[in-house]
Amino acid sequence: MDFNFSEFEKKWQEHWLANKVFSSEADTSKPKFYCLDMFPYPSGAGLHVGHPEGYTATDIICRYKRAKGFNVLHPMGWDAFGLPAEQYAIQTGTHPAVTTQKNCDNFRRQIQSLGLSYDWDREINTTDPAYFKWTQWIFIRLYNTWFDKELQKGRPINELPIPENVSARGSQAVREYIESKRLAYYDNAQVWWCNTCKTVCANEEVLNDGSHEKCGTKEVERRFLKQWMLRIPHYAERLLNGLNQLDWPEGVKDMQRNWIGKSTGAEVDFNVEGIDEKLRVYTTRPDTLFGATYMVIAPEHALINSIVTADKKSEVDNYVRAAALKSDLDRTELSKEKTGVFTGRYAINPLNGQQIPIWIADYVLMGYGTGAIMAVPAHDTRDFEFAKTFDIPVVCILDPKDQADVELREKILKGEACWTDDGEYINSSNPELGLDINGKSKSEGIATVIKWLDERNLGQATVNYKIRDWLFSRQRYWGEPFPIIHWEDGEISVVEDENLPVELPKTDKYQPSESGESPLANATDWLQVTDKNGRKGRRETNTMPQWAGSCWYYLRYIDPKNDKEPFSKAKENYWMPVDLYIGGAEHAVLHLLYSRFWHKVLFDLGIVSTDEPYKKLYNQGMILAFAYETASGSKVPSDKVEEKDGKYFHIETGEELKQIVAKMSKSLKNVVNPDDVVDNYGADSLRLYEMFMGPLDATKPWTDTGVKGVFNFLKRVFYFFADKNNITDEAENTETLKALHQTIKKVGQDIEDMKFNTAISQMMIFTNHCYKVKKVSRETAETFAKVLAPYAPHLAEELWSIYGNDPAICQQPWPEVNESYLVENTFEYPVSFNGKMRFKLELPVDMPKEEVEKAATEHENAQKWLEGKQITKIIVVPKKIINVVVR
RNA sequence: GCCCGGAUGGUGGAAUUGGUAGACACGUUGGACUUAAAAUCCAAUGGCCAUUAUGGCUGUGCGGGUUCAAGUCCCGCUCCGGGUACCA
Repeated sequence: MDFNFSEFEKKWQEHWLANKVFSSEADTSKPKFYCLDMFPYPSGAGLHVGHPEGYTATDIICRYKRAKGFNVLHPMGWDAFGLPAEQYAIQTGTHPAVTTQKNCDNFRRQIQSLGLSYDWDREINTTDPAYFKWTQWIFIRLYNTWFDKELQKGRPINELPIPENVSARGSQAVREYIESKRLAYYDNAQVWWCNTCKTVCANEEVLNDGSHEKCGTKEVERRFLKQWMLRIPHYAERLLNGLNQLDWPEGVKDMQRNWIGKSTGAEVDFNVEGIDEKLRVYTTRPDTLFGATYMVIAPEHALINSIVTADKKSEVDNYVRAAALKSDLDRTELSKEKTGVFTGRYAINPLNGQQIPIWIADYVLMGYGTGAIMAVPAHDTRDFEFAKTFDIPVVCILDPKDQADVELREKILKGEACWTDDGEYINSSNPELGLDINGKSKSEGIATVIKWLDERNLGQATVNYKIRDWLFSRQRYWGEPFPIIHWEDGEISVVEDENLPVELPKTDKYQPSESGESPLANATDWLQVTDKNGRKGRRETNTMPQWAGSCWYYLRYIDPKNDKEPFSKAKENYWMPVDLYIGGAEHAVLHLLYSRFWHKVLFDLGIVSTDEPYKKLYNQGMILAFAYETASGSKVPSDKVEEKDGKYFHIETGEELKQIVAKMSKSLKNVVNPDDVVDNYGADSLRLYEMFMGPLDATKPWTDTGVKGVFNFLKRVFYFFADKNNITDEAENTETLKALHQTIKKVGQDIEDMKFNTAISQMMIFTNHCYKVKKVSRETAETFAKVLAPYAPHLAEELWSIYGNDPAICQQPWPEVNESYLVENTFEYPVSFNGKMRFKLELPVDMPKEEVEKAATEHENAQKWLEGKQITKIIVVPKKIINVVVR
């Protein structure tokens, strides 16, 4: 009897696939469970061991939920648009669709070799015209929607009220007004352009060090280009509020909140001396207005020319020109050294009538708030740094009192240090104007000043968000074409629904043009269109970013073959929302935020039935690998390392190396290929090891010996339970029944809590128990196989059939826990003296407290600890501990 | 800088949320089987000290505190990981 895992794993995989064991249909008579994995980008490199981590976790949950009677939707597909296939096309001329198909086939083969219980009839591919037809369809819905601020709701564009002053200016004005309200719009945008990729990239793809995330080069610069943008900030408040109801990791919610970046404050108007313009600033701290000693406007501010005095003009011009040449990046990279220039003009502080100088500095950004600030160096660290650099007075108006130590407080009061926390106001009163916040706290102060400003029309409470319009176009070939036509008269129209999809043109030139137009501009036949009146038009040549397809794929899984609509309303109503969504934390912000945004628009339009798409979210941790480095910190590839007595040495130099944990990489030669693991140890071993390594959300290093450990466990299970000599028809003994039911309970509970590692350990404990008792009943063996099935489904099926049952164990119900086997009559109390455990004492659980005390203190082992001491107190916690306090 | 998360044996990690620290596994050591090795099975295994066994001390990044009792709670740090960064 051999543990021939390759043979039976293949056998059962074929059985599941051929019998469509895991296909599911909407069935309102059963409770549903929609369990989703973040679908992969099918890269040429194939599956990484990181992929099966989340997939195994969801698979275990799905198999468990099916056994618990749920109708489970568990699909898989491919996020297959993307740069690598296009780059490969540029180099080799192979059409990206060919490369993509090959990679998808390989991914599917690899995923199927792991025995994951996907419903393969629902497989989707974002590059399939039958799929992206509906991506385009949704884009058209976005284009034809405006956001009603009052109702906080997206509405069809034909319901947009046109203000009279707009309609009075004619049809062109009306058109512009409508364009300005659509959720999708086409406009000149200053965008990042990557000279290597020949494409624009989103802000978030440009890393802090100035390199492009996708290609790694630093060839990014600013350019103005006509681009598609989505007005995601209109949904900022909805996206923010929606988070509260979600069962997501707090960390992810925080990241989204930070990204949306809501701040409340006030806009305040300042009079400017000598000109008839007001300067409007945004501040979150209107309470510190008494401490404003200067103002700063961004170098791009519209009022610069009227504010700058003649004698300062050339100096200011130079500064503004220099700032324009700097990228945002340079402006932030030199963050510590603040630069700026005085405009020569003064504004008037509305609270005390004092003159305050207006400066221009690039630490103020035009894109946020009003592009102008009042600077309060005493209570804002950035303003403080600037004031110190340029010798501007610092006036403290908030006394930290005892929140700062004496020395620091002294400095703050003298304007030699900055204080941003709460305190008590000083120097903050103007009786003539009826404003006095002295002695108040920060929150009171803010409220009082806003009210005061509002009453005098000097300012009003305002909310600002960091989140910006979403740059939604790329100059690439391998993406969804926009269903858009630009007509020669300047009109933009969308392609009619019945003419979707707009497919990609055939071409053999994948190289983007220098001008920045995508390769689609080369496809002349495809490009030019004429309407029925002979008007000439040109198709949009940009394509959508990779985010597009992943924004709504979870909806298409519900009804993947529907060619009349993106999905049936009834099916959507049954399956949504996604009950559990597992994927990497790298998508914590963008994918999840974008996708929530689309979903909310679809919800507002009545296309989906839920406000949020993903009820519960969980991030699996990253799988790393051990790597080695020299004392100086240079990395050494794993094949150049040898181990001796737990220490590591360089094979060639003999130098002792330090073992570190790092990302798997080709250069470190520590990449683990799932195919190799499946070949050597089987799919069940791979699955089990990925789950046994540690908590699902932890970052953890891969070790080959660890795989051997779980492989060994599976072998022990097989050799014990497949051996008929160990299986009896006699009644089970109570100890085994107790161990078994503990295992059913623990494993079930741990799956619900997603604590897979401890569930496996419980199954190991049970197996060790079986080896000790030598024989178990057939019923015990079959029950254990059912418990094992979600984790090691192939082995469980094999055992199930060895016992003569018909397939399949994965369609058997989850065993019931019989609590009566678990009842404990006695408990082995740890007896402590002054908190230190000294001996153990088995006592009935229902023994009265007094008797327990007596039993403990009169026990012979206790005498040693009581000798010459006095008992002051005895703590008895039933079924926990006995603690005797002595003096 | 700010916001999260983390630190437990030689290693990966457990610990019912304040109640026996180190489950389970890897590794190591010893034993059984074998001509031998591998595989398998059994046993031991935090550190230190002691011993005739029973035993004692110590121990969850560091320093304080609360408590009968702290890996767990509170205060103050150190280091590591992730996110974000002149957002007024």
